[in-house]
Amino acid sequence: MSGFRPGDPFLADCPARLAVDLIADKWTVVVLYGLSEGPVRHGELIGLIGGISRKVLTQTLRRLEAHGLVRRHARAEAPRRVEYELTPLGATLIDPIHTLTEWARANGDAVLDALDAAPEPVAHGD
Amino acid sequence: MSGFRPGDPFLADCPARLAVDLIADKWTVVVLYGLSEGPVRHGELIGLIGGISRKVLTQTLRRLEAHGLVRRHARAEAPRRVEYELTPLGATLIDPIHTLTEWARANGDAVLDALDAAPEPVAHGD
DNA sequence: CCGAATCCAAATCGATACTG
DNA sequence: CAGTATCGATTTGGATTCGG
Repeated sequence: MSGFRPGDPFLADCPARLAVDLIADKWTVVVLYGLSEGPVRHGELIGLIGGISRKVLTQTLRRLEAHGLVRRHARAEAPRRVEYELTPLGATLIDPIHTLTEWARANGDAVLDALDAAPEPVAHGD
Repeated sequence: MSGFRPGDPFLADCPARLAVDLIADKWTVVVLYGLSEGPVRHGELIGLIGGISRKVLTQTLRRLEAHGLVRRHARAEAPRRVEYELTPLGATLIDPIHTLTEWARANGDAVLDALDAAPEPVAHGD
């Protein structure tokens, strides 16, 4: 997408859309981040992330699994153990995510300041 | 977030969450991309993006405006003209987004292949 | 410990029609 | 041309409960 022209909707065939559809929800990026340093168990992710329910975590992991970004590994032990880890493909997504979080760390305050400066439901009904 | 320890939920204070909350919806990234090459009018964005309704585009732009990423410029002319452009802060988000879309371009096929290889509603109910 | 099922609340999106 | 209002369909997330 190194350049588009007006009149060309860069809709379905644009790679951006694929990436967005993959990560544009409340938890996907955080889950991937949680897996970025090695295999983690389901329950550990729950505690690590904080605020996510088991159901939603499972849903998120299932989707990532179906997309080939995460691998599930169930160990047959006494207390059931299920670990999740990034696939090689999934690991390649860590860099872009890292770039994004770096941006947030550098510019987060500026965004919050802007939010603070314009709390009114900005109406341009002029 | 150069390293977290289990037991530390990296929840609210993690910069990743701010970035995700900003862009984790269906249109924000695409809209920012549409503005990445200069000021664009409301109607142009509609045609450029394709598939977005005026209402949702307006909502998206309002939120970006409130967050200080987009500036609105209403010209007083015969046919009404309203242009939107990235603020300097908003422009800094283009790089991370570009990194993400580059990933999609490079790995999109692999993701689609994985999706294709596992179309069953992968149930691990053992 | 892990995850599926059910039920429910809330946010999101889209189509349409109306205003200046 | 730009924006708002309203309504309804769909999606999403959360709480709880049940089962292996």
